[in-house]
Amino acid sequence: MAAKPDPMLQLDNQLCFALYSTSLAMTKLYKPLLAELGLTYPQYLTMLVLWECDGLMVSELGERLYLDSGTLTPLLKLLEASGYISRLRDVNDERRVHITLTSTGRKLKARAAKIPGCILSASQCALPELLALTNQLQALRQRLAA
Amino acid sequence: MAAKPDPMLQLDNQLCFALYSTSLAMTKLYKPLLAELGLTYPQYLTMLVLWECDGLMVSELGERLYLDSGTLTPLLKLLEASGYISRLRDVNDERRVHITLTSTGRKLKARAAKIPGCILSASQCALPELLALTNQLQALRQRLAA
DNA sequence: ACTCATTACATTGCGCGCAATTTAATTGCG
DNA sequence: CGCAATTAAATTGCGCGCAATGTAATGAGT
Repeated sequence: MAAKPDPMLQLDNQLCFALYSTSLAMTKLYKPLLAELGLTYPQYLTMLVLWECDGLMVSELGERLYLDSGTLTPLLKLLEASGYISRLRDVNDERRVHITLTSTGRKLKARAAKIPGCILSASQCALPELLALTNQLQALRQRLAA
Repeated sequence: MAAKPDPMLQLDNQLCFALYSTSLAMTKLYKPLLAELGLTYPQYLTMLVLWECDGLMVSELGERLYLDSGTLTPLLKLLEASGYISRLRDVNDERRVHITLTSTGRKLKARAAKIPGCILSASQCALPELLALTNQLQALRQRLAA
């Protein structure tokens, strides 16, 4: 019986694997840089949101990051334990939890400012190409979520 | 003190987040399709490799998938428990473990054949655009790993 | 006001990813 | 041969992601 190559099922023809493996490679690039800040990669993404918009509820953070409370609750507790955020119940609605940067958390932004440059140079990638790829991926994400 | 937007640290300008969130969205698309086959997403990727090339060692699988034994060993044990693969020590070198498809595992390929088409239609994406994106991501992965 | 549904978050359980370490087999070298 | 160095998997520990469930607070309808 001859082997059937079936190109549709070949690993290197899968967009999903290209996404998956490239995303993991990217995470590995960030890891040593983020370790200096005492952050994991998902924690860093969370801090990016909070540096843009402080005081969001857990659910609003989840909408920005496409993550649910099952992921965020323990992650936010670790960020709280690291001293970067506070978790405060809403006074008017005790179900809600607002995530607020501590002063340490706000100061961390300055130390994180060098990271994008480090990644850019490590990726050995032209900036316009990189922006185009980012936009293509965002468009794809939009379609996948629909 | 005025807010400093700092576009380099904005979430939606990060290629890393576009990769991360799109990859997770892709995984969610596969999940119900793979559930019918009794596979998780990383298990499916592993089966893709084995359908291309049966009998690889754990380390060779790891090179193809960019994963290490810490990830693969438990994953392969689950695939074995599902009846799709066998894990056999090399006769000449007892350190090595060869991963071999069972007949059930080989038959699964036919059932998986419809998945790429399902994903393609769900992604609402033109095929050439999709192939181009796959190639761009593979090139980026290459540079990130260097 | 009382009940039921809804909402927001927390918890549990499982399967990754991966760093670090361990175990066992093989190789290399005197 | 003897023994250290190397190699291949396995193990351990931790932090996600996410489905499913739980819990407590709020809202809606009567």
